Amino acid sequence: MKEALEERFRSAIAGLLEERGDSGAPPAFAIEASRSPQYGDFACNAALVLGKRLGQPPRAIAERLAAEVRNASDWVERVEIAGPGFVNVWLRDSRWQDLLGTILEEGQRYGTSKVGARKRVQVEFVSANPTGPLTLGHGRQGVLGDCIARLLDATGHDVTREYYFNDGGRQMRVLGESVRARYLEQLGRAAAPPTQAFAAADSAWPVEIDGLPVVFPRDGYQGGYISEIADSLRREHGDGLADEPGDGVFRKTAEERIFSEIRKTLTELGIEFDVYSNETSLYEDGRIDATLRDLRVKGLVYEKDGAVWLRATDLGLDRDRVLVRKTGEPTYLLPDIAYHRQKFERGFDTVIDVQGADHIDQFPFVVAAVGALGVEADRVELVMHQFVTLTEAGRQVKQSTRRATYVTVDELISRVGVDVFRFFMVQRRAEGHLDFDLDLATETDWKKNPAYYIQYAHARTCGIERKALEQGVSLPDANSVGASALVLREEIEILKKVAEFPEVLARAGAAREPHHVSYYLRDLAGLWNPYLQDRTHHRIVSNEAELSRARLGLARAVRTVLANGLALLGVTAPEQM
RNA sequence: GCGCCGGUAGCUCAGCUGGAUAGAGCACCAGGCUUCGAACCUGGGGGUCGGGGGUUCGAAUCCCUCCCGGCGUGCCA
Repeated sequence: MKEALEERFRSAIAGLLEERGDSGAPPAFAIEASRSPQYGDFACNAALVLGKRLGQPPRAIAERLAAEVRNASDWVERVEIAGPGFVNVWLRDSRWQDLLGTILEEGQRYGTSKVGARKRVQVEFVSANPTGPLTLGHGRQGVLGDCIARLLDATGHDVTREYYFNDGGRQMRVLGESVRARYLEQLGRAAAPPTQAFAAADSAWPVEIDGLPVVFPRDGYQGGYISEIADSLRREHGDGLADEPGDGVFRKTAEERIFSEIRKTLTELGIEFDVYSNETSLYEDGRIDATLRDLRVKGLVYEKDGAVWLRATDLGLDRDRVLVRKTGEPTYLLPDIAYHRQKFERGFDTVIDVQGADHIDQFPFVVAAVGALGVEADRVELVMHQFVTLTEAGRQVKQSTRRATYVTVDELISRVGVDVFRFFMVQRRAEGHLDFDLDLATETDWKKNPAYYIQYAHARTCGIERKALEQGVSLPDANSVGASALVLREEIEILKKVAEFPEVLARAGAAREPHHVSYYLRDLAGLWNPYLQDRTHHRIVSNEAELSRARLGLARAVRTVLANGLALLGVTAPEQM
């Protein structure tokens, strides 16, 4: 729709430039869906952009352009000049009506495109280490990453969803120690540290209480799930594990149990990964050593204070970073570099890291390092998201990882359901904070819950189709729909809206911003629900057979777009509610 | 201190590759259903787009500066 118009303007502009002997590149201009019907279907700002270059008043230029566009009278209805020099274009209704057949024909495919050119894209997200249940931040990241992946899929990319976790480091060891401590406490061989000892990092930490040693690590995991794992180990093995190290069976069991819980949560959320990868495998196949060696060859590595450093300042960063601690154990940075390098060895054209704001500092170091090792750094993208706060009864609910008083994804899902959870999580753009309004999400008067507005528009449309079938009216197909009966202004407006869908997906995918999809769907439902509401003017199934067919076709088109859009958000499109 | 992200209606937020009277949901006010198309609809009030400067024919959008909030600035991840 827009492309043809754009072409028209382009050639008109070329003509004007040529006239003046201007052989420079044509300027960038915009054709946008007009914000108001009084400005037509599309508005073009080319005349304003050209004003200075041609040394003529924009409105005069607009006249010339308008004349040119008017020539396409088989599909252009009217062209006007308005304001400082906008060219507003009205298309003939048939231009919009013709779209209906296309949508009915394409069905589930409508909206998808090939702009991705089958480029291989990896989306890495969640990547939470299995030290505890997924928190709201992970939940947001999961939904965000998943929606980006769905969007890239729909726009013709070859997508791999990947979850990477650090299973080799200190964190997992502390996890094992935490479980071991709880195990020994349950056997009466150790004392639990008092809760207030956790309050601050510098508060007193007892070595023993009542003659029993305190073995719980200072930075251990305090959640109740740790005790549960310890409890089940105790039931299976009695006191037989008392002399086991924390890094062995305790760690392994905890990792397995927690990871399996995480996967369960993700599955429940409708998130499936193609690849799970971990740090250990990078050690095993020698990639960690190789990466360090190659960095060293590049002269980017030096020793200081017994540790091995990355000379990041040579790569334009503000400080150097430790790659290998003086204990001989790498920091997370080195495996991260090795991992990102491996991504490109695996043949991805583009790699997208979805990360929380707390990891943002890490990213430039990884990009700089893999860049130094020969990877074109602009092929690594970062999608950063801020954290999630929870508001209930008008107040913010305090979240503390340290005290394990955070709300988990599981808990929230059980309160609001997967659809509402996903919808709320993907409704905001990633860079901003996300306030999850529990009052709205669990609104007792759930008519107010914005997540349902779009679903309801879909459900009631299905209801109309059911009713038509009950009455013996068959649903039209692309050939029989007869869209020219759709002549009302509001019907054309709806057609224009569904026409935007492919563009919305392409733009949202390119920008890695799925929230545009939810706003678009809200807009569409915001045209459709009122249309359906007015049964006197817009009765879908009436005794006028031709009009009924056309309107049922319109209903099917809207239903298709709503369903396709909701699918991209991972939200169900119910046939009844 | 420095870096990144935010500051738009009472609240939560879209709009930010510059465009014409700044939008939505919730809340509030006034209306519409014997739920077979009301989980909806109609109308209304509500704004120094954090402040100030600049670039531009035109700025919520770009630049500078200041203020406020979050995150980071680890030999934690």
